[in-house]
Amino acid sequence: MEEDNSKGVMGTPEKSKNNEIANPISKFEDSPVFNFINSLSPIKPVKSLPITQTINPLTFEYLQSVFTSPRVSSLKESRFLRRNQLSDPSKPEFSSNDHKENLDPMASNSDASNMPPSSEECSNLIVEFSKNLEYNRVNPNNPNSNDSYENKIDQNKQNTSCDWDDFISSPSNLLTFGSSDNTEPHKQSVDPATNYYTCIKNAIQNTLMVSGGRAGESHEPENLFTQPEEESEMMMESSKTTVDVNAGSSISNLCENMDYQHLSGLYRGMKRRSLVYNMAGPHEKHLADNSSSDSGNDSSQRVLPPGIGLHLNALASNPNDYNNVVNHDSLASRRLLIGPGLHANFHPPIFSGQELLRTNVTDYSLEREIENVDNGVVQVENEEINPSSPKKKRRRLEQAGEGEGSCKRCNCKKSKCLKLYCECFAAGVYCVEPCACIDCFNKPIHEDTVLATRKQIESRNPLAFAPKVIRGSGSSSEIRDDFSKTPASARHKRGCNCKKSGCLKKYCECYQGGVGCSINCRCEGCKNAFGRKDGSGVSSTDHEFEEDETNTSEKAEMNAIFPQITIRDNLDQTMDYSLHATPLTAVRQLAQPNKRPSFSSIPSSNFAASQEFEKSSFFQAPPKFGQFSETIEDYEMPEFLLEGSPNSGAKLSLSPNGKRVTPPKRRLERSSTGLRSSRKLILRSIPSFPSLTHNQ
DNA sequence: GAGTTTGAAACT
DNA sequence: CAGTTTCAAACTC
Repeated sequence: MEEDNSKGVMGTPEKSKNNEIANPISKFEDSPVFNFINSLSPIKPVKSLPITQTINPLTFEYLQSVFTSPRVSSLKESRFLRRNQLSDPSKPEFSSNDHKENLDPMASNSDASNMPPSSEECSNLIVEFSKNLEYNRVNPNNPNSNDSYENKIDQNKQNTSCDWDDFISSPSNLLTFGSSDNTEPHKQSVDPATNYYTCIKNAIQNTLMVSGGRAGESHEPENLFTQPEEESEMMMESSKTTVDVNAGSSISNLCENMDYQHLSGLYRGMKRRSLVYNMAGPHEKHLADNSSSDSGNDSSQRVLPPGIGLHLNALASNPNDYNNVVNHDSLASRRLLIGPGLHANFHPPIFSGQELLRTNVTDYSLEREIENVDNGVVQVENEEINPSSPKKKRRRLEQAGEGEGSCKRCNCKKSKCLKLYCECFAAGVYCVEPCACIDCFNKPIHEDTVLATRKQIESRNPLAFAPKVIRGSGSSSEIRDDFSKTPASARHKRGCNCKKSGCLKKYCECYQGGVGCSINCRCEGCKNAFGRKDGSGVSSTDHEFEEDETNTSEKAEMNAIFPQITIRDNLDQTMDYSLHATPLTAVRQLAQPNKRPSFSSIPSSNFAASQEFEKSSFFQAPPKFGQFSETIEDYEMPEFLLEGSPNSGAKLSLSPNGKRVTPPKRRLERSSTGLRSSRKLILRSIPSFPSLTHNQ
């Protein structure tokens, strides 16, 4: 099938183009020059970025310290070396249940370019970590826990540590590691590290749980990182460094990703996101690898937080955003790291994803993913509550597919999953096994085709992969003008064009996105429960919206449609407390930096992220989340975006008919503030630390 | 599960 | 840019 398809695809101009590009390269694959170039290429994007997010040596150092164990190095080496070999999804690398949850998704992917550490490796790591932790506990004050650990563990450590050092200290090496691989030069470079981190993280968590076990406790995270003071601190430091510096070093990102993955078992999502990453560029590609390989498993069973993949889409179009993305990613991961509590709700992934999305990309896809995630999450929980309900079952299935970025499923018959009709493609993720698509080209194997198609689509509409729903904080007067009446300040970027559904069904993208219709909508007979085009309906202010919300009947309807809403109610109280407590203004100032540029030029950006964040965070219940979401958004919205970017308003970016958006100009600067704010938010929002063991 | 409806995406 | 067609999700039965 694929071959045939590929041929067919190749026949198209796009594909031909891809081939042309690919073939020439292959000719020179073996060339030393080619290798050299390959090795360099990954770095370039970063340097070129406005905000240089070059790999932060400090971060590496931290990591190094933390992961000096011989195994690490060996693992690292082996991973790098075999990265190419990981393509075989059938490999039983993840046999253990514990890891399985977290890692399986990757394992199952057809591409499997980003295989996580094998179960054996993980086990080993766990053992090591456990030892290490024990050691640290015994010697909490041990200044050189790492060294001690090394000595304790084995003599090989020195060698390994050296390797690790080299690995860490030489970003170039890391990035170029896989350069030899013609097909996936970039991917390899990052994946190993990612895998490694994931493994480590899992190991740590497992160790903690096993040894002490307070997995379910609220303070678990802290303990986790504080107990093994050295390692924990180092990890934290690395995270901090990333955040503070705003440097989106690959390592930092990886770490965060790791956290994210570990906590949420989001690996699948990550894989699926690979598409986005790939699009974005070499770096993305690296990250993407992880995701790409797992398209097979992702699918699945778990509700993955979809978000991440989507974000990346933007990257593709805006390489410059990559850094931003990375940073966000870092934040996200960071958040996870700091506030594992989110895990309980699956939020962690969402946050990560959101952050990624926000970071840059334009993210329709992100948005969608978030939605999906939320939906998925919600559904899962709902299911738990009422597993028997057929409707819920259906929803669950649907949402699972939609929601998770990773779990999004399509049924494309004619589009080959290379058009925006395909939800997976639109979301920036590869199709996975659960998809019922025919002649699907949206797979890692057709990466070139996918990327080329994406480019084509983006050339037509730079924001094609941007989030459709924008959660405006309302900070921007401009935005407010348009959306002041909308609940939660959220709006569909382009607006809908509903004629018959009354904007009361999911046919309506506004409704589907849980946002009210706006002046941008050309809908007829709008009855959007989340806010009518004419301003009637949902309350005008966020606060009102949150407080008042829709009437009971609407609520019931919404709950039926968005099961997560119910949950949200509870969450609002538990999770939102912090936000509510915080004065919006203050929050906004802090948050502004990341707030999605929703409207802004940043193509990629942030709005999607914000939306995702909102939704995902809150399970996407549309209206309700509004406040929370908004708060978050505000919190993160970059000032420059709010202030004045010409394109800052969704409205601005839309063409008269609302269909075309001007390409965003990007300059994302990721202020440390933004990052910090995000982090703060997380900390606050995470009252307790749910057990890491459950994987959702 | 099949068929219909719907509106976005794509095309002209 | 508007109109039409294509497409796949959402929905209904």
